[in-house]
Amino acid sequence: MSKCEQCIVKQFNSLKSLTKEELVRISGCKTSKTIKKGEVIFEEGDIVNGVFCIKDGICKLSKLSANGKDQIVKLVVKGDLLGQRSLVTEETANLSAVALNDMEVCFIPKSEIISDLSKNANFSMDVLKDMANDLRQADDIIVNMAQKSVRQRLAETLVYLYESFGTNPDKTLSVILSREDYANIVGTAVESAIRVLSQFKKQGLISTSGKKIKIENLEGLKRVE
Amino acid sequence: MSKCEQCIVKQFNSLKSLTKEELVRISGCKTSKTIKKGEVIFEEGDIVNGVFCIKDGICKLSKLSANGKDQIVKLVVKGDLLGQRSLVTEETANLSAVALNDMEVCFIPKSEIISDLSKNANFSMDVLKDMANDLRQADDIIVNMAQKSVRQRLAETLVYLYESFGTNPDKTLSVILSREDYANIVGTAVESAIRVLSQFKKQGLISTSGKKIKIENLEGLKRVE
DNA sequence: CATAAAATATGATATTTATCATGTTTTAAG
DNA sequence: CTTAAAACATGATAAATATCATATTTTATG
Repeated sequence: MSKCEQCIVKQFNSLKSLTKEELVRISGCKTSKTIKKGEVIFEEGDIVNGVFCIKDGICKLSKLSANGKDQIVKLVVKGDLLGQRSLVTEETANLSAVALNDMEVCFIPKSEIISDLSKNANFSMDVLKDMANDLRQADDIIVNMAQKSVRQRLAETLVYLYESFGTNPDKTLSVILSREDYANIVGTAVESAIRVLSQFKKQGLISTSGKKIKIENLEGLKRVE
Repeated sequence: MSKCEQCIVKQFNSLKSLTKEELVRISGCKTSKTIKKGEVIFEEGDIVNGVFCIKDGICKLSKLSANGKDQIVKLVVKGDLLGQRSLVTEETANLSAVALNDMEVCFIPKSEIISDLSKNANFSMDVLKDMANDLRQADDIIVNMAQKSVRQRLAETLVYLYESFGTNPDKTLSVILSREDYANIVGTAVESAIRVLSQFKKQGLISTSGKKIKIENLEGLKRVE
């Protein structure tokens, strides 16, 4: 099993502030897991009891609403820590996490890492910063949901995926989502999401082939009203 | 000037975890302020550089969207700490804070309290918990915005105001908001908010007299579809 | 590779919400 | 108390989005 001390992934999240000794101890109690596309990592109401360090892959954090639709709140990717809230609260998970492609993750039990949160001020400050950042992002999404059209939100989602997660060699978005996922990010009906994507195609803003989407006119997308 | 050590308001927020000595020091550098209804506490883009402890009153945290509408993201009330994010990030404020009625607040400079965040683990854990809680709430609002109708969101807002902030002796909601504020919480046009409130009146769910709103049928409001 | 199931696509229509217009009521200032 | 401004209210209409129906394409699986 690989060691946390040597893992480069940790550079991208709060674990980077743990000391050598702390990392060695955590390395000894972590479990590595492979998670297949579509698999549930945890669900709303689950007791999570630890954090997942994402070594590879992407998952969605979503919440089921009363009308049966899943609202995607955040995408969590390689390098991120998943389930930081569980370290801090005694509550059950508020969101579900589902793999969008095959993933490699390490699970660190809460019992092992919780003490570092109070002993290592750098680490707790990092977690605080991360949470503050998530909070700002969430506030921004609230504003977008409330004030922007489906067209705008979908255009912004495509821009976000392009700028945050990049493209494959063939220039298509490296994050591959179903039309339903797009609808669940934007907060609209699947048919509406499909319709808007079709419009974008007709306008030459994107091109598609199956689930693959290529951004053809980034500036145009940014200007969508 | 009153002293933090003896202030009961701090019991309701993270400041309760500061030691006697820390409180005495902070008491010496805080500034008490009276803020009039409608006054701006800070604006998007401002450098906040400290936290406000709300001794009395209510304010709204909102963000201006591109179309010129203000989206209210959160209400901050007596007992809460305002501006916790500023302690953690170097960024400027992401939201504006505006008093909804006359307020009494104490301002604690970041420079004085930041060191406590790394020295006092109880305090930083409290701030973390608070932030985790804000994050959960924000995620829930995203889901509501995306999946619920204006009617439902407005009904839920009324229930929230009733259950979180209570009523005056005459049974009207103690938080008094303009129709525009309601629209800006729900994320709809002012006319739409007014129309829905009128419907609720006709259905006997609420009654109004000017800005005062009385919940007449709480269960009915909770069942609004 | 055949076939069923799932995902994508598009039209027709209904519903929700926004916008514009205009009148009424409430509030604040002198 | 008067008066102007702001807030509230409501109708008419337009625009955005959801829903339902149905066809086509893609994907998964034996």
